[in-house]
This record gives sequence, structure tokens and C-alpha cells, in this order.
Amino acid sequence: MNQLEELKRGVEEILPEDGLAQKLKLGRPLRVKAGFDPTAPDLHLGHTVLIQKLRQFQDLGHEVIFLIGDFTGLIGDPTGKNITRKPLTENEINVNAKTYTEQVFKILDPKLTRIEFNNSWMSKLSPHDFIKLTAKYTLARMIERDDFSKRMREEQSIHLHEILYPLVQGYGSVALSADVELGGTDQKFNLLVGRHLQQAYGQDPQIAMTLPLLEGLDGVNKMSKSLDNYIGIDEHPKDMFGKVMSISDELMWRYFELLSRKTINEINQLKAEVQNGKNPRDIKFELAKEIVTRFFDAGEAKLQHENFIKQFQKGIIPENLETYKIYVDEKNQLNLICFLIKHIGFSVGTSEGRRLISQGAVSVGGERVTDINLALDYPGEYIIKVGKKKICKVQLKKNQN
RNA sequence: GGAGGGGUACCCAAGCGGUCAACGGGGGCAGACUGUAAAUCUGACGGCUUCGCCUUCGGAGGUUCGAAUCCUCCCCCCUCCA
Repeated sequence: MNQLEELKRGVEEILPEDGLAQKLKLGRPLRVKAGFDPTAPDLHLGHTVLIQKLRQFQDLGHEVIFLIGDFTGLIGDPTGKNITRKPLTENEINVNAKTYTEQVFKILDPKLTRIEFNNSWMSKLSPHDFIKLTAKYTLARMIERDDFSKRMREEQSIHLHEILYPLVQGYGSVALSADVELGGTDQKFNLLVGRHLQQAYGQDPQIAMTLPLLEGLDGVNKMSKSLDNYIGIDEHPKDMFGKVMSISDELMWRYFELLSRKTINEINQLKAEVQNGKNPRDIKFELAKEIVTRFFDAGEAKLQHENFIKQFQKGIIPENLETYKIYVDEKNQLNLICFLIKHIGFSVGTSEGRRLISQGAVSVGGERVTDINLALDYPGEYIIKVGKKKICKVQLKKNQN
């Protein structure tokens, strides 16, 4: 009974509603499936909402199947897209899949996780079998899907292979005899196709559980690597901390809700404190610390908190700055400021570098640079800052070839 | 297969022979104000050893002193008919 309550927490929707309770009554470990497209090689906090839920199932003794869509990756999930995805190469898929599994075990227990690749059964399916599979669904139902109908309305192209995606995903549930499948809210359609197919193949249909999608740092779009609005779970704790601090106050509550292990009551209490005049920034510190603690440890979180205060509130230059050794000669002229910031990756090109300098974004040793053609003396050591966030130390040396 | 519409920078979208590195949004970036928040205001946003040079408007050719704009062929997308 509390098992059910615990599993329901933070879940957007369970279909059918009482289905999970029924499945739990079976009294055996449930096969819980969640699929991941090996498109983005790095996991971010958005993924962790779902993975934490898997972990919960795991802790309760159920069997978690981490499904890597190496076959579906060749199609590209049309969910939420208004353009056809470009298919991944086999090599990309392999590399991405590897990073995925490495990272996912920061949350899941590797000993209790079953990893599957959908290519293992899809590649065995004959064209004949595949036709039979497609016969289980209708075109009308397929294009009912929100993103498909939207694309049709907007006169965008839909390629035939894209409508096969939900079928292939759904067939995975058949192949695995899944009891439960988890997905983001955008996966609802695909999860339900799984139910439909399982029934068509004479199986007891899985329960579809959808989890809310976490918004990215911009607070508008869902967190994704391609939009570069994400906090990766593999990031340096400094960046992880900093990125959490950069979210808006409004978004902070959403992050609390979806990522924090605090109870609803505790969160409400924090809200009340802000209402009574507490600086939301300080609440945000708590969130940032909790997240850093999860992927590193409490000591690291404390350190990042202190560093943050030093650097941004007191303007003290942090101690352990990344240091670059740069070898300068007449040819590369890396002592010229606009070439230097390009070389260390603080600007994309010299044009952008010049722009940044002329806008007053660049400082050397705390002094704002006003001269685009500034040349630094070398050998020498300097602290270079571009914008608010990019800062490092460079050691210029004479290049002796 | 037939008829029509369309492909412009990260996205949307103007331009329809020179004044176009290309109007206007959006977005990202930087500055000011701040709490590395939001909101607001301001500025730049193809590249480059930058007052000049080089490469862009689906692709390849052509006309012209001069093309994103005209012509030819090709590729791709959409709508309607079959």
C-alpha cells in the first residue's frame, strides 16, 4: 500500500489509473521498462527525473530494464519535433550508448539493472513479421498524434519511417513482456501504442506511467542538450552549482518539485519563508547544494557554495583557476588579446573576440581591456576574464622551437 | 504522372538586377541595474592579423559592367488532381 503511494509521487499520469495497483497485486517483481534514444551522449537532470523513479522501483525489488534504442535511433523519435531527425550512424550509437550506461549507474544500481538493446530483437524480425506488426495499427490513429497532426497542419513533411517509430517502441514492450513502462509526458502516445500492441500479441498490457518533463535553464523549453539549456550529471560541480544558481526564482520551485528529495511540506515551508521576505537566492543555494551533493558529496557542495559566495558576492578571484600554458611566438602572436581569448576558447572567433573587447566584456588582471590590439608582455602570467562567467589563468611563455 | 506554391543567416521571415553581409522579429551574446535571478534599458551578432579584404541567399552552369534577385538543368518540401 505505501509502495503504491511512493511510486505515485511526482508522476504525471498512470494509465490506466488503477492499473499499477493491480499489477502490484501480482505479488512478483514487475518488469519495468524505460527506453532511451542514444542521441544525446550525456545525461542531464531532465533525465534524472525518470531515472530516479526507476531507482525507486529498483529499491522496491522490481526489475528495471534500461532499454537502449539502438534500432530506434536509426529512425529518430519524432516526438516533439517538427522536422525529420537525422539518423545516427552505428558508431555514434555505440559511443553514446556506452556513455549512457556509465552515467546512469550514478543513480541506478548496476547489479539490479538489466540493459537491453532493441536492435537485438528488431534485427531478427523478418520483413514478413514487420508487415504483420504494421497491420496492428491504423494510419488514422497514428496521425492523430499531436506532433504529426501539427506537422500536417503546418504543411511540414512527415516521412513514412517516422510513423513506424511508435510501433517499434511499442513492440519492445511485447518483446520484453513489460509490466510497466515509464516515459516523459511527451511519450504518452508511444507508451499507449505499447499497450495496444501487447494486447494484439496476446499479452497483458503494460501500465503507462508518464513523468513531467523538466524545463531547461531558460525556463521555457524542456531541458535538452541540443538547446544547450541543460545541467549535465557529469559536469564539474562548479558548473553544476553555478547553473542551478542561474535559474529564475520561478523555475527554482519547479526544480524543487521534480528534483529535490524534500517533501511537499518542506517545500511549501520554503515558499512561505520567501513570502515572509527571505531572499530566494538563499533558498536556491539549498537546491544547488542538494543537487551537487547527489552527484558528488556534501563536502563538494559546501566548497562550491563557499566559492560561489567568494567569487560572485565578494568578487574574490577563485584560487584554483584553470590554468593554460601558452607558448607564444612571432608567428602565432598569442599574446595579442583577441587571439588569446580565441585560443583558450573564450570566444568562437577573432571577430567575436574583437566584439567582446569593444563591448567591455574582457578584462586582464581585473582591468577592463579597451584596446582591441592589446598585446600582453611575455613571458608572464595573467588572469583573463570574459563576460561574467568565463575566467582563467594563462601563463604566456616564449616558444622555443 | 498532371497543375500550382515554395527552398534566404541559429529559427521565423522580408528582399525580386546595383544603394545587400542582406529590413524586421525571435534567440543567443555583451554592457548597465541586480541576487551570476526575473523584468527593464543599451549595443553588437558571416569570416578574417578588420578603417580594408574574403566567402554567403537549395546545387551546378549561364546572361550581365554588376545577380539573393533574370535564364537553363538538377535536388528537396508542400497543396490539389490521378
